[in-house]
Amino acid sequence: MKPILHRRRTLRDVAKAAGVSLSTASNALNATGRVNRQTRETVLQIATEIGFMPNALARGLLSRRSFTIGMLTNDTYGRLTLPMMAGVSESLVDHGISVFLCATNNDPRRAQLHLQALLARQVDGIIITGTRRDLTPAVELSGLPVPVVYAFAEGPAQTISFVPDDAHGARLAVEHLRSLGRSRIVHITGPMDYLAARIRAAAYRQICGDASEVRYGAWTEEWGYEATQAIFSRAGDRPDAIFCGSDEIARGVIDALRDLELSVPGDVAIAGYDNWEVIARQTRPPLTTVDMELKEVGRRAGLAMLALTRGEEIAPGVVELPCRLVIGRSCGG
Amino acid sequence: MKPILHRRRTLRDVAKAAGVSLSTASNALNATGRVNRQTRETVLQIATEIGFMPNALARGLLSRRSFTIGMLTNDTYGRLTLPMMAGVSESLVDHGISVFLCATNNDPRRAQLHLQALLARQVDGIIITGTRRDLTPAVELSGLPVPVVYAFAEGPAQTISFVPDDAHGARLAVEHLRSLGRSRIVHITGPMDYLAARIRAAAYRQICGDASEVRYGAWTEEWGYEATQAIFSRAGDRPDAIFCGSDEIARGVIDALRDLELSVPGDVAIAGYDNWEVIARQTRPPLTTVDMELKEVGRRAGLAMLALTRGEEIAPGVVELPCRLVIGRSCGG
DNA sequence: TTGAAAGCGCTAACAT
DNA sequence: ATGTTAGCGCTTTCAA
Repeated sequence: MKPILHRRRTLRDVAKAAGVSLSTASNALNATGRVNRQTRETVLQIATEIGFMPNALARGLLSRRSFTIGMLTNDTYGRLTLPMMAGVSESLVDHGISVFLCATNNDPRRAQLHLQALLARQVDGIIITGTRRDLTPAVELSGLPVPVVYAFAEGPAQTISFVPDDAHGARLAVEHLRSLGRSRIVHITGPMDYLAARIRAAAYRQICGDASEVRYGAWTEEWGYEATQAIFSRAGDRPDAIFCGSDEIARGVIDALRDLELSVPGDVAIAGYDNWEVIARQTRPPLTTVDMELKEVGRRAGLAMLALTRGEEIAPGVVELPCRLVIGRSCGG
Repeated sequence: MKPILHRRRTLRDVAKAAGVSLSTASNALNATGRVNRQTRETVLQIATEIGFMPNALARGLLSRRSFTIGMLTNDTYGRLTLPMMAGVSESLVDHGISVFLCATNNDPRRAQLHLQALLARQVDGIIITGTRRDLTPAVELSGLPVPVVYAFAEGPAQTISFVPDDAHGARLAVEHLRSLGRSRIVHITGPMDYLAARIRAAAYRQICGDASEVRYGAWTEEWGYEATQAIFSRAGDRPDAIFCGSDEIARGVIDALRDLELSVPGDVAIAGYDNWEVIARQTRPPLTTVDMELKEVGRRAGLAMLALTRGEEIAPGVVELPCRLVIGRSCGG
C-alpha cells in the first residue's frame, strides 16, 4: 500500500488562494516590506490552512545559504559524538540551522564521499569531531568554500578548535582526592600515544610531584584490573587513592580491589574520568568522576560556526573548556 | 582571522571556461544527451580543474527531490541510534542520499520543530527511531507529504516498521542455555510495561513451561543484583541459569553471584541481551548475549525508504528481523 | 552535436 | 500597499 501523500504547497498556492501576488504573499509571510494588516492576516491564515511551508531549497538557492551545517565524525559508537551533536544542535536550532551527521569510520574514502555530499548540499560550514584530541583528519580540509570548526579534536594551525581542558579535569580529580587526605595517589590511564592521556598525566604529576606514578595502558577495564593487581602485589607503600584515566579503567580497578579484599573508598579512594553514566553510576560504589561537558563543547563549536557563517571573525586556536567533577561515593568524603 | 574561502564554482563557470553553453556543459557532466567525445572530455577536465561541484539545492528545486532524508530519534545517548543511523547511511549513501539526524529528547515541541525543519528542507522521507518498540511518537506524523518508516519502533496501522525479533532473540538465548544442559532457567528482565520485555518473556515461557520464572524490574545492574540476591536467598531449588533482559542486568547478576560465591558459568550460566560491547566484552567472564543487529534494522529501514521515495509500493506492517547470538564464556559450553 | 529558453519556488528591486 | 520582473544554479525540452 502506498500512503496518501499530500502535495507540497507552494507560495503560489497561497498567493492564488489569497488573491494576491507572489511578492505580497512573500512579504506578508516574512513581515518584510509594507503590507496591509488585513492582507497579511488573510495570507497568514490561508498559509496555515493549506499547510504551506516555505521551500528551504529555493530560499537557499537565492540567499546562497542553506542554513545547514555538516558534522563529520570518526566515532561509530556515538558515546562522544551524540552529546556533542546535541550541543551543536541546541546552539543552532533557534537560528533555523539543521545538522547533517556523517560517520566516516576513519575511512578516508567515506570521509571524502561525505565531504563531497555536504559541499554539494551547500552546507554553510563543517564541524569536525573526533574521538581523540590529537586526531588526524581522514580527509583534506583546507581550501574549502566554507568555514571549518573542530570539536573534541585539534585542527591544524590557523583553525578553530574546542576541546575539554584535560589538565583542568585531572586537577579536579587529583585535588579532590588530596582534599580528602589522600597522599599516595597513583594514576592508571590509557595509551601514552593519546595526547589527552599525556596532558592529564602531566597535570597529575605537577600536583603529586615525587609521589607520582603513572601507568599507561589501554582504556579498558581489563587494564585497570591488571595494573591494580601489579601495583598491590609489589612490596613497599601501597597507594591510598587511584586516579583513573577513564571510568572503564576505574571499574576494572575497583574489581581488582574487591578481589584483593580492599575496600573502596575505605582503603583506596577511586576517581574516574568521562562520567559515562552507564558505567559511573552503576559501579559500586558509584564513581566520583570527571565530566568533560561534551554538550558544552558542542555548543561552543556551534556558536563559533554561527559567527563564522555570518562572516564574523574569530581568533584561531584551541579553546580549552572546563570540566566538572561529579561526586559519587568512590572517594568517600 | 578569517580563513580564505574559495568561491563556489557554478556550471556557468565551467561552461564559460570550456567555451560551450550551459546545456552542453550540463549534458557533458551528466552523460545525458548527445555530446561530442572531445567536448565532453574538455568539460570534464575543466570541471575537475576548477573544482566544480553541482549545487544540490538547485538540482533539488528542479527535480523536487532533495536526496536527503530525515531521522527523528528520541534517544539522546545514541547507544541505539548511531548503529541504526550507520545502517541507514550505508544503504543510502550509494544513492547519493544524506541523512539529517534530529534528537527530540521526547519533547513534543522539539520534535515538531525538527519535523518542520525537515519538511522545509524538502526531505524525501522520514525515518522514526525510538528507544523502545512500543514508542509513542512525540509528534503527529500522518498526512505528511513524504513517506515515513519506523525503525526500532512500531508505527500505527498501515505504516511500515522494522524491529528486532524479540521472540527470536529470547529463543536463541534460552535454547542455547538448554542445549548446554541447563534446565532451571530464570528470566530477569526490565519493566513489564516494555513490549519487548513482555515478548521476550513470553518466548522464554513457551520454552521453559512450568519451570519458568520471570522477574520484571528495571534495565539496571542494580536490579539484576537485587533480583539475584532474592532468588538465591529463598529456600528450594536454585536455578542453574539466568537469562537476562539486558547486559546491564546480566552484569548485576554476575556481581551478585560472585558475592554469593557462586561461579559463572560453573554454578550458574548467564546469558545477556543487547551485546552492548562496553559491557558484554568487559564483564568477567565475557557475556554470551543477544545482538539485535541494529545496523541491519537501520539498513532495512533505509532500503524501504529508498523504494518509497521511488514511488514503489511496500506492504505495511511490522517486519521483525532476526537476532544473533554472540558467544562469550558466561554460559560455558 | 550544440544552443536558447523556460522554469523549479522563492526573494528583492523596482514600478505602479 | 501591491504587482511585475529578474534571477539564484541547474535540467530539460525544443530548435538550429
